[in-house]
Order: sequence, then structure tokens, then C-alpha cells
Amino acid sequence: MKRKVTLKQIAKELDVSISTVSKALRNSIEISEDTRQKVQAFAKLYNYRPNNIALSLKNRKTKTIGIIIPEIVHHFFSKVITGIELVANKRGYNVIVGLSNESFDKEVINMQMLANGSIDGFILSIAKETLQQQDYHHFTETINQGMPIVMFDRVVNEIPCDKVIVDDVKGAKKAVEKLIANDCKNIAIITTKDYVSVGKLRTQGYLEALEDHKINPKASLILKIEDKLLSDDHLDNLENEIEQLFKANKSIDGIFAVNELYAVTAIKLARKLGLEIPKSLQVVSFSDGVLSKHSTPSLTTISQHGQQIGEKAADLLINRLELDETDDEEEEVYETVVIETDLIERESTK
Amino acid sequence: MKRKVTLKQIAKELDVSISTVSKALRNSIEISEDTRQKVQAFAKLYNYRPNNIALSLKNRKTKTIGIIIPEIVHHFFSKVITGIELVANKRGYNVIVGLSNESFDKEVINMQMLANGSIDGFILSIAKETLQQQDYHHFTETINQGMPIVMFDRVVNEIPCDKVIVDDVKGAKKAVEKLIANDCKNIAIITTKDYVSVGKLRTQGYLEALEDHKINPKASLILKIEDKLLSDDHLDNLENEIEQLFKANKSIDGIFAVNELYAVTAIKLARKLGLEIPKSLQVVSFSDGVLSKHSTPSLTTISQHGQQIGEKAADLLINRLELDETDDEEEEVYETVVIETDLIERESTK
DNA sequence: TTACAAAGCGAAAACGTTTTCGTGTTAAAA
DNA sequence: TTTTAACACGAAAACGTTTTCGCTTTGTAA
Repeated sequence: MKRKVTLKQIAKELDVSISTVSKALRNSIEISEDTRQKVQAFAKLYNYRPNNIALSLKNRKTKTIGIIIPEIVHHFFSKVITGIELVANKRGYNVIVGLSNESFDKEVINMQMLANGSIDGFILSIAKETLQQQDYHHFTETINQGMPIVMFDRVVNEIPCDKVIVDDVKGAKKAVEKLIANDCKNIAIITTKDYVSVGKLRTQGYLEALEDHKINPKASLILKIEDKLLSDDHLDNLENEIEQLFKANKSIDGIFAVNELYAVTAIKLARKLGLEIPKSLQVVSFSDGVLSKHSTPSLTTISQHGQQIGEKAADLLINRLELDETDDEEEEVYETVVIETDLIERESTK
Repeated sequence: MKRKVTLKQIAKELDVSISTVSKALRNSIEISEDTRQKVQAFAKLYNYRPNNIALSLKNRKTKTIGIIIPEIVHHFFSKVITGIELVANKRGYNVIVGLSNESFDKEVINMQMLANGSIDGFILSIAKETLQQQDYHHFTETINQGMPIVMFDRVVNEIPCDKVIVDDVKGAKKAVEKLIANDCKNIAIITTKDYVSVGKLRTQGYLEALEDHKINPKASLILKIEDKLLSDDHLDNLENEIEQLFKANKSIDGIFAVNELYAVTAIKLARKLGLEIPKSLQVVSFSDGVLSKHSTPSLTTISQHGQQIGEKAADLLINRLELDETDDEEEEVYETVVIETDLIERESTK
């Protein structure tokens, strides 16, 4: 077991100074062709690689991006990570992941663990608990210490940072308009409680679409689910609530669900109650995961392009990091990028 | 924008030495109660946190674990990460993620990026391309440099490291035995080509189960899919091959699929051909993802307990890291932990 | 009063780099 | 022969810690 070789060891071995070795390896013109070759050969032989930590300390930057997300077992978030990792690697950065598990405390702790020099900047999506408590001091503090943040999907406007979001309102409108165009007359929405920002926005899109087509929204067609972590209890509860919805509103012929799970659950119960998809009930869902594509019937969805969101977020962050390097203190101006959604038609609509 | 405060700044501000500040903060008895309080108050005021990178350099360990997995948009792998992150955080470690995207080159590059001091050890699952090429030099080199590796799920025996695997053979046997017990007479398997180790092992389990019950395996009932990354082309191809399988073997009444996707695709095509699930065709699948639970009919599966695998892998790695600290060179003896699978019965079997 | 121990603190090294600046040697120009 | 410039290299600082060791001051015992 040979430990990693350092400049110092090479220097001693070759009887030159550390500086000489360093310069030789970086092809400095200060070093004679002769010693340069000798050093490089030796370095290659012993498979020398500069120690990243030492470089980070010296350069005061780590070339590492911290990601904080609520959970990773989630198609959307893992797609985003894929996107982040893709451009991060391409631009010479690594990616370190922290999970908040939707908890405020874990979000704070994770950020503190990483903010002490381990990373150059954050890409994150806010935990539900944080959104509920509306306590954002850990974000502002991080930013005040000069560490840039890029938020995606679940964002809050008052934080000064770049943001990448999907146009939830517009996406929801697209979904509902599809149902309207397909002759649905009684369109229900299955959404989350309002404190989840995307749930609120999608509900808003639903209402706007109805309004645009002179349809009066009916409160009984709006089902807001308490969106706890997906325990089995929660699933039972979800099924009950949806079943009530159908039983209380026999005329429902269209459903807009704010996520896949709500959609497939609705379909399952609708079938149990004798409805045929898409003949007597059409369904459109937000979020474009594996369920949409592979369940039967496959779901017509509003695709969020998670990977693209990740790529954009990473580019924004790295751009800012590498811009900060050159000109120091200009007035910071932050960008909010909106990633357009697409309607992907599958079997759950006519 | 106040930069992060360092020991040096505190020292200057309070007109003491850096050493004094450091000791005061760590409650050394060398320091008088008086100055200790002064320093600690000042540090708290300015929200001092030791710089992680500097600590890493000094201690020659980073308290960070590197994970290399083929892809992250995958229920099993993200479950494993959840498990790793859980125990890593609990034990004071961070987690840095690299994706190989099933490519040998990306696997090597990612490992090199991280092995230069950024992390203390690896947890990884081998890329398909690497398995195919059987080139494992990057693993042995890493280990030779004194950096421990824990492999999970896709492992190779000849590498000296701890491993966490599921008993694929036994799991597959459980699945097939369930079908046999449910009176299936013609059980087909949909699996991957043999170079994917888990595919091979599950096929072996299928054969063993048949043999145990004196059933002669029929080559025509064994469908081996070329398991490229899931492009849409690949999906079409998958459907074709499965359709051929059904058409050529009308008597199939049981299917064992090595993953969810194969299972739901098979169900979809079986229905198209007029088969009823589970009445005339029963299906059991490996892997316990979101499709199994929420598609209709839900799938009877062999659950792999991804999170548990991650937790175990992290514990093994950290144990080894913290053991290396104390007694240096004893004979390394490596462990292979087998995580038992469970049969989870749902609607796709009687 | 002298000697000595304890208390309180600082200097410096170490982790592994990069880079600036200084210095000695050699060859070319005066 | 003397001056100068180019060349090749080394010393040292810096990044932010922790820790060992040594030094000064004070109080106490002889």
C-alpha cells in the first residue's frame, strides 16, 4: 500500500526543491528541458496527482457545488441532479448532495455542514417545512457570507439569488385547457395545500383556465391534499379523499392532478367506480416521471424538464462563481429563468 | 458582505495569538477562564466556524464519502443513496455523488476526480460497460493507495473490498417458487444479457427453482434483453421481443421479470393479447419501485431493500475508515453482507 | 530572599499546493 | 577582463487549522 505521492517526496527523491517540481509539472519556462522531463517522468511513474484539498485551501475555492433537495427518491429531483452533474462535471466541478427530507432543521444543518468551506455555492429546492415556517434566515446568511445560491422549483421571491422555475401557472393552464378542448365539462383538480408553492400556483392556473373559458369554478371540485411524506397511511387517506370526490360529484369528466401519484390513484379509483379512461374520464397530470410513461393507461402530462432545470441552474451558479472571480463588486443583479413546460399527450386523454 | 471570519482575524481583533484563540474555542485548560469567555463570545458574535478544507488538510481526512453509481434516476439507486446519506450524516460525514452513466470512462474519470484527497472512501456500484470490459484496474489502484471501497449490488468478487449484495439467486427462486406454488405450469423469464451480473444471477435462480421442482426449463421461455440505456428505441424493441415471446408460447401462464419495467411492459402486451392478470397470467418482478406499487394491477415483487443496502454500505465503509485510524496494519479481512429479499404480494399474482 | 512549580500564553511546524521574489551560475556583450 | 542579461533554480509566504514545545510571569514553599 503506497500512500499518495506528494511534491515533497518527488522533490526529495530527485534532489531538487518543491518549487522546481511544481513548476516542472506545470511546464513553467523557468525550468530546464532536462529537469522538466525528469520530473514529469517520475511523476507519471508514481502516478502523481495534486491533492485537491491543498488546492482548495490555497485557491480558496473548492470547485464543488452543494445541492440540497428535499428527497432524492423522486423522479423530478433525480432528473435535476442528473442535469446539474452533467454541466458541473463538464465545467470541472464536483457535486455534493445533502437531503433535507423536507425538514427545516435538516436543511439548516446540511447547509451549515457544507458552507464552512466545503463548497463554492448552493443549488437547492426548499423543504416543505421551511416553506411552511417561512424562516429563511439560513439562506440570507449564506448569501451574506458571499456564497451564491441558485434556487429551483420551490423558491421564495424575497431571497436575492438566481432562480430556475417552471411556469406552474401556465403549465396548469395548458393542462386544463387540454381538457376543456376535449369537451370536458366538469373538471376537478387534485392539488396540495397552498403552502406548497407549486401546488398553489398550479391551482391558480386551473382557476385561470376555467375563467378564461367562462367556466365557474366549483369549490367541491377542488381537492386539496395534505401532502405529508408518502407513508402508507397517507396513501390510504389519499384514496379515501379521492373516492369521496368522485362519489360527491358524479358528473366529473376531467381531472387535473398536480402530480403523477394523484393521477394514477384517481384513475385507479375511477375505474373501481366504473369509469372508463379516457372515454368517460380524462386525466392530465403534472410531472413527467416513470409512472406517466409506463402505467396503463399512460398519462397525458405536463412535462417539467427536470434535467434541463438542473443544467440551467448549474450554469447560472458556475457563471456567477467564475464572474465573481474577475470583477469583484458590481451591483449584483439576479436572474429568474423560466423553463417552459410541454404537454405530452398519452392515453389518458382522447 | 462579510467574508467568513478566521482564527487569524479573531486573534488580531482580540490582540492574542492564533493558538490562544484556537485553544480557547476548544476549551483547553491552558487558557484562562477570562480570555476563554472573551474569545468564545467574540466567535459566537461573528458566527465563527472552522474551515472544513483547512481541517481536512491538517487531519488528512475529509469526512466525506464518494458515491459512484451508474445513474440516479432510478428508484433502487436513489433509495441506496438515501440510506447512505442517512448514516453518513448521522456519523458526521458528507456525501459526494458521481454518476458513471454506465460508462467505463466516466467511472474512471469520476473516481480520479474524487480520489485526489476529496474523499476518504468510495461506495459504488459498477457500470455495465465496466462489467462488460472486465477492466477493474481503477478499483485496485484506488485500494492500493489506501482508499477503501465498498461495492454494492453490482460487484466483482476478485476486488478486495467490503461488499453489500442482495441474494439475487435466492430472491429469484422465491419469485419463481411463488409462481409454481400458484399453479403456473409454463413460467417464462424476462432478463438481461449475462454480462450484467444481477441478470445472470437471477436467471440462475429461475433455473434452480425450476430444477428443484422437476420442471424442465425451455430455452424458448428465456428472454434475454440487451439492456442498453432506456431510450425510446429500446422500449419499442423491448415490446417487440416480449410480444414475440407471447406469440410463440401461447401457454405461458407465469412471468418472472428481473425488473419492474420488463414486468409492466409484459403486462401491457399480455393484456393486448387478451390475457387477464392475474387470472390467466401471473407476474412477479424483481425490484421494488414506484411502478410496482402504483401501476394497475400493482406488482408482486421481490423487494431489494435499497435503503438498507445503503445504510449497511455506509456503516461498513465508515467502520473501516475509523478502524484504520487506530491500529494501522493488521491483515485486512473483507466482509460480504447479503441483504435478504422479501416477497411482497400484490395484485399481479393470485 | 531564593528556588521552583504552575499558569497562561505565543511561536512554529505541519498538512500540500502555487507563486513571487531573490540568488547564483553561465554565456554573451562591451 | 568586466559588465550584463538570460537562465535555472530555491526560499518563503500564503491558504486556515491544531498541537507541541518553550517562554514569561506569578505565586508559593523553602
